[in-house]
Formats: sequence, C-alpha cells, structure tokens
Amino acid sequence: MTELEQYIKSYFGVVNSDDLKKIVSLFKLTSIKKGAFLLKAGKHCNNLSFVQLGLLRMFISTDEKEITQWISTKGYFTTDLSSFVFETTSRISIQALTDTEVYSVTKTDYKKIGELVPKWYELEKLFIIRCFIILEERIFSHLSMTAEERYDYFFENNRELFNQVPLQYIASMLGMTPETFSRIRKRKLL
Amino acid sequence: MTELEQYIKSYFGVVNSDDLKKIVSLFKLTSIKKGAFLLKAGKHCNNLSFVQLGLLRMFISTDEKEITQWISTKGYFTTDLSSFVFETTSRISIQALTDTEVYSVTKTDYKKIGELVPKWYELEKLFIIRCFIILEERIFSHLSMTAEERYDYFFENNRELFNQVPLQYIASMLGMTPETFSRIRKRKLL
DNA sequence: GTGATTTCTTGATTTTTGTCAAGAGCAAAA
DNA sequence: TTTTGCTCTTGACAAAAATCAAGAAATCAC
Repeated sequence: MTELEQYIKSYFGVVNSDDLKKIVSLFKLTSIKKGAFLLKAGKHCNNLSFVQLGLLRMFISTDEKEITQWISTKGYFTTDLSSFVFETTSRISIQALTDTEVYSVTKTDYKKIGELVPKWYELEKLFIIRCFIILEERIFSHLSMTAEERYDYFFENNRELFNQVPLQYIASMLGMTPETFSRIRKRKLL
Repeated sequence: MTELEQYIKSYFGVVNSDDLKKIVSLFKLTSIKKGAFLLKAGKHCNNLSFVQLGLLRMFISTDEKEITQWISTKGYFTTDLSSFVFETTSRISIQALTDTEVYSVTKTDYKKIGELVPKWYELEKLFIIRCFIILEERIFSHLSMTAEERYDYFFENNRELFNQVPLQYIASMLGMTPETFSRIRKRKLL
C-alpha cells in the first residue's frame, strides 16, 4: 500500500480497497525541483497535492515581507483550499524547499472521487473539520502563548523540521522574527 | 422568511423552499439568560445553534485566565465544532453576554437534514471551508499585524460590537491585554 | 437612589519582541 | 580553491506590549 493510500485510509476512513485504488489512480506523480513553485500567488490553484517526498513552504507576500503560513511535509496534503474550491486567484504561493515529489489531482478529477465513492462527501467533511480544528488550536496559541511557548510547543511536535528547513521560515510561521527565534533557540541550549 | 431560513439560503445555497421549511423545522427556539451557559467546558456539545437575538462569548479557561475565542452575534451559528462532530468533551464554554435566543438543533436531528436534502453534504462542506478560510485569515493577522493593526481591522468590520460587549473580551479575542486595548482605543480618539 | 461590582483607564515599570547593523558559518557555484 | 550567497547569530538599541497597582466610570442589585 502506498503512503497516499495509507493516508486516505486513515484520515478519510476509506476501507474498501477497490475504492482506494480508484481514488488513488486519479492522482498523478509530479516532480518539483528545489526552489520551483507548485503554486504562484495570483494564479488559480487547480490541484490538490499529496507530498510523497520533500518539503514545501506556503507563504503570502506582503509589501515588506514574506509570511510563511505553513510548511508541508511528506505524508500530508497541500493546496490553497480557498482557490481550489472557489476558483479564486490565490494569495498563497507554494514553493519547494527541497526536490519534491507530489501526487496531484486536478479539480476536475477530484470531483470524480465523489461520484466513485458515495461516502466521500461525508469523509471529506470530517477531514476538513479536522483541519479547521488544527487552525483553531493555532489561533489559541497566539491568544494565550508567548513566542517562547509557541517555540517550545512547536519544537516538541516537529523536532525533525528544525534540521530540514531554514529556521527563518519556522520563525515566520510561529509569528516571530528570525532574531527572536535565534535567541529563544540559544536559551534552550544553555 | 425567518433569519435562519435567510441564512441557510444564502450561506448554504438551499433554494428550494420546501427543503428550507423541512430543515428549519428541526431547530427549536431556546432562551438563555444573561450569564447563563449554552455550553460548559467539560460537557459534550450536543447542539448547533443559530443566534436569533443577543450575544454569546466562546472562551477557553486556562490556569490563569479566560481566553475569549469568539463572540457570536445575531444571525450566525455557534457551536464547539470539535465536540459536536467528534463527540469529545468540550474545552470551550459558551456563555450569554445578554439575554439571548437561539434556534438549536441536536446532533440527532442535524443528521436528518442530510437525509432530507440530498445536496446537503456538499453545501455543508462549502460552509465549513468558508469557516476554515476565516480562521486562516485570522492566523495571518497574528503573523503579520501588530496589536494596533488587528484592532483597526476588527474595528472597521465590527464597529457595533464595541458598544455592546465588555471590551476586555474583544481585547482577549484579538490577543492583547485590556490595558493595551484601552491605550490603543484612546489613541484613536485623539 | 445607594452601595456594591464590574469594567475601564491611567501611570510607572518591566519584560518581550522588533529593528538595524555587522559579522560568522556554511554550502553551493565558479 | 576561492568566491559568492544565503542563513544564522549577536549586540546595541527602540518599540511594543505586559504587568502591577490605583483609581475612575459605568453598571447592576437592592
């Protein structure tokens, strides 16, 4: 069983292996070189992608700086949900931090999943609710924690990331400057 | 047409008026006195409620303080989605800030909507995605804005709230102390 | 209306975080 | 290897926001 199948099985709860095969067959493997974009702000996001290998950074450019919203790792989905679903132009860019491989499904093909698997809408809904809850949690971290507490919490749950991506991106994602991040990090070593 | 019907029509896209009537009939009107709880942390959230009249505060209690997550106003839904969907105990409390009336549907009755209206799963999914996007936006505000910028942005879009609820709750919801909120507010008057 | 709460404001102070600038460390490219 | 970028760190300083404490203002209960 591929990781994508495994993921869909565990997160969406699809257990019938014929259904699984049908779903997975709609996804196409694509390679993205380090530094290349899976999605550029201003374009339409036409794909939902599963990261098979590598790392991707989702960010929003403002006048002054780039705000990293999320880092997508192996074994998770990535897309600009807003653009993918409502077919608006994307504010978000998604760029590969390393050579990356993704299984992508176009919006057109994605719709077919619902036709193939009757229970899909329900599963999909539950999946999105889980994503919603993660965001709620993240907002709570900004309302109730200091930069250092957010650092600690993220470090505990994402240790591996710290030696895989430029730390400035993690800093941005946690809502602090690279300098603050660096100082907090130093404190932990002492 | 009641506000609830209006809401379901515009946000969920249900246009057939028979369907609308069926859906709305599953909701029961309840009154909540000022200070009373629609949901208490530690309980199961068994209802999805539409605020017909009044104001409700959603908050999470930590050791030191209460963090206001959201203030639900007339014309919107409120629930602890996590608890409602996955039947976990709720971390969130929902308390009435004024005498309040809500149209509530139990989880059991809510499920019937999907059976009554075939398109419901799709509409519901889109609804949740809109909620997801609002949260994304809110996270972005914490990553890219100062307290004052968050104040300004929220004030522009929610002027009415400022003379309807204790300001400390708005402060908490925007991720700042009441003192900081008060000082920013003063600056705006000068 | 009066007293009791609660909410809001203000000042003084401390802590946290951001900004600017310089340099060190490292890795990729020439 | 040398050069060139990029990333990270560090220090000095400035700004933002939190804390503490007191008092004013508004609201609620009687």
